[in-house]
Amino acid sequence: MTTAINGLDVYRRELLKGSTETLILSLLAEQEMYGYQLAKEMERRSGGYFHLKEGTLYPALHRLERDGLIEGHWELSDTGQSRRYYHVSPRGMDRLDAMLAEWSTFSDAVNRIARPVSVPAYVA
Amino acid sequence: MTTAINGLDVYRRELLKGSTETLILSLLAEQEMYGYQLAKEMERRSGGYFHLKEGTLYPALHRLERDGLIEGHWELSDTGQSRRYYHVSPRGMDRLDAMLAEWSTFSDAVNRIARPVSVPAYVA
DNA sequence: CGTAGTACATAGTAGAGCCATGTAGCTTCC
DNA sequence: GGAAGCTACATGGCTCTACTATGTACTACG
Repeated sequence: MTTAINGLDVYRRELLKGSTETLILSLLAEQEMYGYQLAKEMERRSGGYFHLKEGTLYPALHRLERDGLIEGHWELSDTGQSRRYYHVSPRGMDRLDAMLAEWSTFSDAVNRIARPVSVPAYVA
Repeated sequence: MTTAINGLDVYRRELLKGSTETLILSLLAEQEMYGYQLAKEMERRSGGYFHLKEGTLYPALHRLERDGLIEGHWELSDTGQSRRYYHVSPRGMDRLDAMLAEWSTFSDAVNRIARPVSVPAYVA
């Protein structure tokens, strides 16, 4: 009921699948952050395009930590709220590099198909 | 057990989610095709990167037809094999345009986060 | 003291792509 | 001429991810 076109929002959600962890790793690679902060930063940096929900964000962080790609530790803010700060592990950095390379390849492959190619088979 | 890195193949699979229908629509928008041909063409055009499995391709075609984005009709090849040719409907063309725009926006948003931004908030 | 914002967590659902398998016709090769 | 392999389409069951909805708990504002 949100969109008149219907299906486009589904499309967008599906697009996000698989990219979420790369985006999270990318931001955490720049600086240590806690979940809520990361969500806000993601939204700000994407101009409001990405709006991670809790049901997406926290499970994703748990997965990444479980897999040893990020490491978290609790800190108590001056207001008394507990925050879990995450930073990217060395292994996570390697994975991030691989994921960025994969994203690049994927993106190129899509553009090679999804747009009318005006140049021959191989691109400069 | 296929990759030493493990997880990257998952990443790739998830990346594909949401893009498959755009890719299919794009190819069909250029010329009428049947399923098997489309799979081969997709693989060829992407330099072997995209390799649609039957379990992905045919359900996707059924969905697209069910939603009225493509239309199919049976043809009998000279060898006697039945082939279902699909072409993009007007409604499908509209949707394709919207999807390509969405892909572009999404791609830009990812690049704004996933790479160290050397330029200010707004890009030229 | 109720509402809103911060901050984290999880159970349940829907959807996409995958694997495996099945059907059927045709070609190739021994 | 029979087995193997390619073409061509189809489907049931599985896994994974993102979302919705809900819950907890603390702080700040009026």
